[in-house]
Amino acid sequence: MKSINSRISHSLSLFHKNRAIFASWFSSQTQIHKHSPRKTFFKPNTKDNLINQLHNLCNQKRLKEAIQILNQIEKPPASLYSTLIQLCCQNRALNEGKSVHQHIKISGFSAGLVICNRLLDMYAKCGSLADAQNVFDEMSERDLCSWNTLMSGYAKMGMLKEANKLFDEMPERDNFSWTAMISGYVRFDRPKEALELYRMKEMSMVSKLNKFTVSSAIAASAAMGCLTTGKEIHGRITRAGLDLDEVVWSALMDMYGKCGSIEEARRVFDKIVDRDIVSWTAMIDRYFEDGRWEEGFELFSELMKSGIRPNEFTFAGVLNACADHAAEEIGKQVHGCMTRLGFNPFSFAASALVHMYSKCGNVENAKRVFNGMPLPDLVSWTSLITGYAQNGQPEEALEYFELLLKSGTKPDHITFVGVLSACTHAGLVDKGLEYFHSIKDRHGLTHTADHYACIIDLLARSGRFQEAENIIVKMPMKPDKFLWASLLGGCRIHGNLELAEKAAEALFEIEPENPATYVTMANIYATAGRWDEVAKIRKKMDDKGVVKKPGLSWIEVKRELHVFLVGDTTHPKSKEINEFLVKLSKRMREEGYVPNTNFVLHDVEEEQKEQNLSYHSEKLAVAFGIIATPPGTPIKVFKNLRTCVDCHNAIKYISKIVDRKITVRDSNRFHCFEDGNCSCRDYW
DNA sequence: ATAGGGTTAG
Repeated sequence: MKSINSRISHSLSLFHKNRAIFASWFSSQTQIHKHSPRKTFFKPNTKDNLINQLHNLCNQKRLKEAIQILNQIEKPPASLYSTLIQLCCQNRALNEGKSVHQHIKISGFSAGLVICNRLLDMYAKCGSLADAQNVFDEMSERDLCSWNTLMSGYAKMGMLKEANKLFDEMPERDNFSWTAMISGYVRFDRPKEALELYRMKEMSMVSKLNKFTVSSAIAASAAMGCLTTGKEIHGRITRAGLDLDEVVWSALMDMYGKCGSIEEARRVFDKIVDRDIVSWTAMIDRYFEDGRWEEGFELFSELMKSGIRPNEFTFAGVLNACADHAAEEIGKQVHGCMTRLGFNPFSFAASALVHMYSKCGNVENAKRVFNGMPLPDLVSWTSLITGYAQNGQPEEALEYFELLLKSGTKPDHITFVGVLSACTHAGLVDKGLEYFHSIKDRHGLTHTADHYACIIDLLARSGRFQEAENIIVKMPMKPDKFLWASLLGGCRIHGNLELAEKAAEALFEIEPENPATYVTMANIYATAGRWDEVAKIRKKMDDKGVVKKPGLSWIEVKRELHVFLVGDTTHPKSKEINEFLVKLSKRMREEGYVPNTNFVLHDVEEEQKEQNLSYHSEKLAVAFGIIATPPGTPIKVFKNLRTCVDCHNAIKYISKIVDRKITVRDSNRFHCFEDGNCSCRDYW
């Protein structure tokens, strides 16, 4: 959730404006009329009839049923095979693709070059390169396209060595071959080799500048952060008269967005003659990446008004921005729009939906979308597992992880970050250790720095410092800031001053500008009564000009966003909120709540020196939520920093007194308060 | 028919 921390600030006020733009656009969308099913008379299942049915199913993308029909036809025409394979390819439906391939083999159909190339492409796109290789090996004749397809499939999976070998072995090379290889290098973070290859191509081929190749070369310069090379290529593009092409411009825009300025990128965008959906998507994503999400959303709604049809890439980008900012309402509207446009539940846009709902604290919807996916991909599994872990349902997270294993999908290193954090949130230390070891022993993956950070988090939180230190000493890479921060957090909980100093020292070295370390250290010293050290830390902060980030909480009520700062009195309902808090505070004390007035100790890393705890931003937002909504309505509050100990305690009482479900998403995780308890079990 | 834009965590 790094983005919330770094990005939220001023843009919140613009949210409302966007909301209005959205509302007008969404209401102007008309429902696509559903065709009523044509009345059909009973017809015998002749071959022609079956083929017709099959065509219809293909048009409706009903793949599974189509395969069933296919199995009833002995010798279908070649065009049907071709259509089916293409459909499997588009939907990344490997098993269905295999069925079609099997059918081809059994029916004795001798597949020509085109069908074989289609099969190759299907297997490559589905990531099953072993199958692709088999098809390739069995082909009696191969053309350049067969070579290219296989090669670009190896390259796309990051098997650059194998791709390069094919590239060397190829009888001849064309623009496709070069571009596939160059973009492979770019994709897998080897831009230097990409550029070298590009220069080689320029020397070895006397041909016109190709728009795809040149785009890959631009992407390589962007990845190297080398604006000079990029500008040089830009110049040559202009001279070659390629400067009206949307493909080239997309790449240029991307480059200027990444290593130039977003304004430069926008200038390029505005110059594109035929802006296609890729250009729009790239520009929108640049805004989001730059943290200028209000402009991103604005451009998105402009796109919607333009009549150009967004695709999965567009949706994925927008949904991700919604996820980052917990903009569930917008996310829902985008979801609705996807449904209206008939989006494909196989695609990665569906996984972006799962992610968005998870991040907005709506795991129910995340699960619903997930269940609607015929073949959930790894990203969806991981998003759902992580969603459960962060939402205080670690058991479900682990349950889904076991289901994932049963489904035959292979987890990756990110999945394990989710699994380990589920164990952390549930306090399942030994189970977590077991999973940690299984990463290497059972799944044959390498431990990443993140895995180490997770396991240190797990051990340190439960006070098992000796084991944590043993692991740190033995780990094969240098501990990173996340690991040290986890260790420091554990030290704070258990008051381990000695180890805390060690962790803080490492953190001051790695990121001296991060206020969190200073504040946590000050808290630890304060707990130990070392006020002299507290003062030293303060001075150190002043000297280095490190400033605490202001705490900020917000809540959506009736599709309007209300933002609160600490001690905020600018809200129109401020008077009511404060009166309500006073009343509430009396009830809370009656129930046994004791305010934690020692702010140095408990104000974890946020807000200014605020004496009066009842004015912390999350309390204001919660109080406003309660008075602004009917009794019983669940309250959902978002905060840009970690929630403070006192507020956490207070909200527990509040949830009981007002009998409401209160969810607080802080920068780390979700807290679901209900009937006096929090789902985090005081673990955060 | 193979080539530009996308997602998951700490």
